Amino acid sequence: MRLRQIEVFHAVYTNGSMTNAAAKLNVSQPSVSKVLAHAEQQLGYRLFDRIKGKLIPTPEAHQLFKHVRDVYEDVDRLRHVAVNLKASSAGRIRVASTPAFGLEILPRAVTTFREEHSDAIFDIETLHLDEIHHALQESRIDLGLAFDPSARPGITRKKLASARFFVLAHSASEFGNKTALSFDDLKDRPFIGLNSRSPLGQALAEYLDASDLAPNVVAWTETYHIAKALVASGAGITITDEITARSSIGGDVAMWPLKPAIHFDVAMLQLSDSPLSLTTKRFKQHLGKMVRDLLKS
Amino acid sequence: MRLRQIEVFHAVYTNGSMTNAAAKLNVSQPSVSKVLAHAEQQLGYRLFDRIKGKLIPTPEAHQLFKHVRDVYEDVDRLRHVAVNLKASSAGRIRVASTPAFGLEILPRAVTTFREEHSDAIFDIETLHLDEIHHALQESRIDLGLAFDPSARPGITRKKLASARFFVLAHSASEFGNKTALSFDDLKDRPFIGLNSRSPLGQALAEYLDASDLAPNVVAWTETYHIAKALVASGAGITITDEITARSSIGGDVAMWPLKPAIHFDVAMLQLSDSPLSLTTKRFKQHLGKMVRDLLKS
DNA sequence: ATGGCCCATAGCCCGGAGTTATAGGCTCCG
DNA sequence: CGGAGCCTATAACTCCGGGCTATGGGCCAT
Repeated sequence: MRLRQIEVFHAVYTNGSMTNAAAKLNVSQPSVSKVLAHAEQQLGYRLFDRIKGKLIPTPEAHQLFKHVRDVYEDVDRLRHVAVNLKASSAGRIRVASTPAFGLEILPRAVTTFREEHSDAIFDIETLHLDEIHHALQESRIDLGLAFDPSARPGITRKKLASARFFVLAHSASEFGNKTALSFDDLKDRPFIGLNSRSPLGQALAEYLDASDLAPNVVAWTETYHIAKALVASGAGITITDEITARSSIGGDVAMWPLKPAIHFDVAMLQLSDSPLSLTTKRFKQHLGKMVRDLLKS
Repeated sequence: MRLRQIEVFHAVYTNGSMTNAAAKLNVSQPSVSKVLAHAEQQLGYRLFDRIKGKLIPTPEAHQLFKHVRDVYEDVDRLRHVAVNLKASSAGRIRVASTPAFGLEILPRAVTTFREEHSDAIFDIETLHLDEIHHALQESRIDLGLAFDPSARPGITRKKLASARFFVLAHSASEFGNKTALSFDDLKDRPFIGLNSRSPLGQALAEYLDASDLAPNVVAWTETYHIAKALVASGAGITITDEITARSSIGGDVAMWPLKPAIHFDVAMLQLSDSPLSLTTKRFKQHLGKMVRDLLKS
């Protein structure tokens, strides 16, 4: 079976007809007909019964399809990797981070880095954690920056710093002159929740569940900066990470460290066994230093 | 990337040179050279640096290879499946069993079945358990028969009967007039061990380990009939499954049930979601009945 | 220097897969 | 019943990837 035959079989099987498959593949219908017929002839058995003008997959086709699906997925990934590797060798630095970092730290790091290395070219995106992992595995990016609690196979994770949660509120006087806040202080106040798709939201949710605390959630969001903006506009209070809390974006808010301190890691991510270019390595160090400095102060 | 390009890249990468790769692929060296050059040209970057006449994979090649290996394995399996499906539709009944069943029960089942269905054509082999699973997944066989303790994904397992271990010895008088034997009775006797690659050998080894019993093993084997033959020729005693014990093959031996009874399953295996032909279904029932009858008596 | 490897190029051929044009089967419906 | 609107198959043609042989040119090592 040639790869093209596998592709065509896959398209016909999933689309139910040669005409539709041909449309999906952007080729003519007779081409699909011929490739499929040729595949059947080489295999020595029919893949579809032509009954009353309709295509009914044979038992063999069903069996074959399971394996074809696997091949197809792999080939799909391979093709992505193949084109992404091209950009990588073009001397670009491709980096992604979650929105928390992407709106301030990362742009600042890129700017200051380019003052020293004016020839560096960047590709920057903000992605959610899962997507960062995915992009790394497809070699679509070289570096990732995120709150990442858990390593994954094939991805090397370098812990940059340990951060903790902060409480954000609209006005500095809301909690008197306390220097730190506990969950008890927050009870019954309108609360902006972090939904649990993000690792931080999940960490917080786990803690709240374990402690039997149920905050009075008035809005959910996945993006920390949105939570912060809601706080700034007076919608309520929230708990968020240190990076977002200290950011100058999203408006002015007051912040207190949360007690007890729940710690989480800020980590730089890259593909294991994948050599970084010299410039990318330098940027990695530069970015790492900036994040550490920010969290140290 | 065309499939051929993937194959060629894989061959060159693993064999280290185009000449060797060409030999492995049974094509000429210029053909490999051209396909590879063409692939590089389409990708837009080199896969190998030609340094002093040698091929050095580029970093891109290393990255790509990880994914190519996956594709290659899947395609390899797919091709096996594709040819095996052809034989399946030819109206054959393809069945494999472990040697314990293959030397007696299975042949007898085939013979008696063919007395009723003289048009049935069989493919029979004896394989070890792992190979039976593998053959099922490649659709190389339709049915498997084995001592199989654990289900696997994609394979449906139907328990036919529960069997237990028997002690075999050369002469009926060796253990006086006992009707069952315990491990204590066997201590210090020359023992033919089942190595732990087979599920039965493993079950036995686990039990012995847990009980801190160390039999005096004089020979190891994976095939139960060989153990039996060794017993018949006076080499020692052994513990084996009920099926082998009762078989008429391997010479005359005396047998006692083992106390405490350790049970294990006799199971029929087939691919999940794979319809059996009518005749194969009938044979499956026929074989199942024979196994159950044998173990009932 | 010379033979032994290895790779690249040139020139040739074949077959798989693309195209358009066209024919023919099944179903639904006015 | 005949035609509209689906679908697939066949024909005739083109294109190009990948196979072949022959050959040349590096880079060792003897």
